[in-house]
Amino acid sequence: MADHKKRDEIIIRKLRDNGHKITPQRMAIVKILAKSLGHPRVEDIYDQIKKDFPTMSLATVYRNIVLIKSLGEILELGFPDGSNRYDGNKPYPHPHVICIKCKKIVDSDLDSLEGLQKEVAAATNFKILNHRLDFFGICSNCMAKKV
Amino acid sequence: MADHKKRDEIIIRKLRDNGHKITPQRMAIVKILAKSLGHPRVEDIYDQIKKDFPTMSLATVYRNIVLIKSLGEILELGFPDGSNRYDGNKPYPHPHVICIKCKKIVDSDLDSLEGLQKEVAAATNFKILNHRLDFFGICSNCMAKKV
DNA sequence: TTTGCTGCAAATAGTTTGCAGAGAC
DNA sequence: GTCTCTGCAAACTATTTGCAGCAAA
Repeated sequence: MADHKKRDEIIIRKLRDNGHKITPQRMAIVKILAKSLGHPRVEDIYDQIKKDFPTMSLATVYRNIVLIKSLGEILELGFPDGSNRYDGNKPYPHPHVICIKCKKIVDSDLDSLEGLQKEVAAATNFKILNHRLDFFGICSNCMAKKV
Repeated sequence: MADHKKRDEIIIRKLRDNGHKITPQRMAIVKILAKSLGHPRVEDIYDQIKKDFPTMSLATVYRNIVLIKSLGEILELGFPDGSNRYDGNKPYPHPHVICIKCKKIVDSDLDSLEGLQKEVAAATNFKILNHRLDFFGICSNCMAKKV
């Protein structure tokens, strides 16, 4: 499917609908997030855009991420070491598989947590709204290298 | 079971075995982490110990957490907003249920992720070592308040 | 023309580090 | 007595904010 080819349009529309202006910088950020299969860091986004906009500011990246996040169009993955990675391609909760060597982050297709979620809700009396599931391991690439 | 009553002893022993000295400050930190059912923040630990050790330093809390974490005896739960919570009672991965209102964190008993883990490993060719699963929602207490 | 957006630089907050003295063993 | 640990303060890093000029609509 070509879903992620339209992700940028969806996000842009949502921005417009909420009264936000579409600047070239903002557009560039959205485009990178929309096809963010690699789950980029803020710095990655910044570096990539700086090629086209040498005056680009990190603050602008941060501000736009906050904005788009508030519209629910990106998923933020924060880690204990303080690093953040972003997924604007699938902004809803889904499992990630993370290589602890090369830091690659891959999406996992199993979206069958609903059963678990109900179980947890029943056991704890919580109204569950959301979840996050990460698997940590070593990717086949890094296994082969075996430094 | 009274497992968590012995958690502090287990951690202390592990520290000793690895050649670390047991100072009163370190002991106090371990004791709090060992029965950390509330999943305290660094500040919580600091504040609590400061009552008995007025000269206690935040840096000491941080240094000891790093140390004990390196021995695998506490689980660190980092969140996108940069906050960290610690679980020294069950230092192995297990699901948490988190109230987004009062920030309470409750352990969940379902430890049946093994199946999922195998599934993910097969699909991605990763060697899965670890995982993290959080459910976010509203606890019954906060539901009742309904501000 | 009117807002909101950007870039810069300074501010902020959480965590880490250097160092000298204190204390566990 | 040795060597690690602690407390303090300074350093550090990632992120946020104030402000003046710029630009989208």
